Amino acid sequence: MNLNQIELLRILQETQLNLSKAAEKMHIVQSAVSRQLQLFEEELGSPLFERKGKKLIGLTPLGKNVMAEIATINQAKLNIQSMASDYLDSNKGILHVATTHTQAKYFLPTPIQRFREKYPGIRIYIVQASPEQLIDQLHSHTADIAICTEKVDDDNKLITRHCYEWHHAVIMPRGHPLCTGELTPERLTTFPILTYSHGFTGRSTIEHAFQQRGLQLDIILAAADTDVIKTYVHFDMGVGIIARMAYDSQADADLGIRDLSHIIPKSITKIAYLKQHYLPLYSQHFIEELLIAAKDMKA
Amino acid sequence: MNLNQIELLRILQETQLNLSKAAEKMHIVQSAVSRQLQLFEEELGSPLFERKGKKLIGLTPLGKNVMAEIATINQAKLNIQSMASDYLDSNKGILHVATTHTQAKYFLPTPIQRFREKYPGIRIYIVQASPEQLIDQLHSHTADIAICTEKVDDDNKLITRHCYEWHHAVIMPRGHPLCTGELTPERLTTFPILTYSHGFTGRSTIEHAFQQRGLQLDIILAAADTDVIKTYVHFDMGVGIIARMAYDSQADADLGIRDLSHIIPKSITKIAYLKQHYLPLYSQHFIEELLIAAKDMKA
DNA sequence: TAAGGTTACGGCGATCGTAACGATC
DNA sequence: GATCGTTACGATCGCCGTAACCTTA
Repeated sequence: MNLNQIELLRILQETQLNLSKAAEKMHIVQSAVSRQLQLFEEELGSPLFERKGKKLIGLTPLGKNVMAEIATINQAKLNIQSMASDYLDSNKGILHVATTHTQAKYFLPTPIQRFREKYPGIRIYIVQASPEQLIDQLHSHTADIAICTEKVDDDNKLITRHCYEWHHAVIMPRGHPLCTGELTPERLTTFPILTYSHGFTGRSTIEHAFQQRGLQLDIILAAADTDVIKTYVHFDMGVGIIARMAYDSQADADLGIRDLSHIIPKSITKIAYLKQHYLPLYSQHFIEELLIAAKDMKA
Repeated sequence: MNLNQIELLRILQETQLNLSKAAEKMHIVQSAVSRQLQLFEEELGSPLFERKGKKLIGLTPLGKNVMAEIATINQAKLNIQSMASDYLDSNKGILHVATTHTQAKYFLPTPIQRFREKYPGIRIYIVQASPEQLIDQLHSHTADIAICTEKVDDDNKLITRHCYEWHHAVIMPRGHPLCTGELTPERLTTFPILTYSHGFTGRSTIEHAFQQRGLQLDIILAAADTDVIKTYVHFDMGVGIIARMAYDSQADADLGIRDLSHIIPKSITKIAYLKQHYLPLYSQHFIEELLIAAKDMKA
């Protein structure tokens, strides 16, 4: 058993058990990986893969168990390398942040700018995705840190940290009936609603708030980001329920906004990362920066 | 980085950072390990060890962090090997059980005998030690499974399973005043007491029971095992507080026994093993056997 | 017949062993 | 001077690459 074989198994999973592609990824010829796999299975004494002819078509029960350990080893290997890099120069590195549109546009700009000033040597990649995808990306090491509001509490392989709290608000064209008068849950149900897609930016909290009252919103458009919602509110297709911080009093001057904190409970945006994943110092500082920005927002 | 280097670091810890001894354990010459360590540190870019001259005298901060990952990798490697062995022949293997005197003598014989009948190919090693040592042995992989009553709940790297409950009892020579009359905590404090050492066989439970009542036992002898206690009870040095199941009505016919369940709360004997440690099938069956024996005892 | 996998063999490099050389107690 | 670690160099063994072959969609 050696680390190259471990790496091979890991890559085989990434390549849908295709030896040729795995060889390519490892920058060696296909025959080499074929042999290494044979040697490894021979050493263990049992096959790790189900085969159809010569093709690998799945994992044996043993293979599945082994793969879990492989993942552990790989993580530990990466951690060692990260730790060592930290000691060499904690001002160089790459930070992969996965987040949703709302966070990327309305929360991250400030802390990221401040972080970049302090750590000019760190390259930051921001990947925008849905909350489910964010979590997948953490697991597949495509992202180091995820920032979002939904889902992350369910996964016990993640560490989540409370970042900031916020409320939803309703936006409507200037002069819209909802601009004035009492703002009740019941009244909201009488308008066509434009809001976030399932799994985005507190959508579940919105649903829950109305369900509990036995009410149902007439959601005629569900979008992954606020800009789309605003666009259709402009067209007077209905009223938009969005995150309060996504309203820009200057850019959105032609839209009215009213707070919904008395109707929809607060949402909590969290920072998440893999429990087993060693975060380089600069990543830890990045998180600090996020928390500072969250505090500032509150004040 | 490769697994031999990982293994080397692991063994260096076992040998108090002695390269020569590490080389011996790895069955290679000393110069080889010296070079491998250099290569590894070179690859990481920073030293892992504090040196005094050429001798290794301790770990650098980086080294400490790395060692934790090394342990993870090593565990995963062992797990893979265990899993593979299971598929080859789950009737061959070695089982290291660490336990205290009381369990080894009064609880384990039956389940072990039954286990041996079912799995004649498994060699069982029983190591007797103090509860603290048991836990150390789990961590150092000297033992696979520990069976004891104390301490194991504090360590969150362990999985503990409830095995059986039991009570303490008091033993005294036939004709001793305590053989008759009411058995109260207060009365017990009037006799010299012989019982277990700190950390053994529910000693903490005994202490606690009397402390809570504002009483203090006059413990004139503390032993790690029941036999020593019995011996001195024979000499009429005092009364013995022992685990109920350690009294053998035949062998101990010249000793009286009275139950203390109304005075000292029940103790719980547990089975413990490392959370990260894959237990071979036969080990899992061994645990089953223990649980069956525990149930039988109850009935 | 193209794509995926295996087998055979030669070459190269990583790692070992021998051995001679510090350094520290 | 005994123990522990480093350095130099030749030898070996493991792993890769080439290339021919096998199998299945």
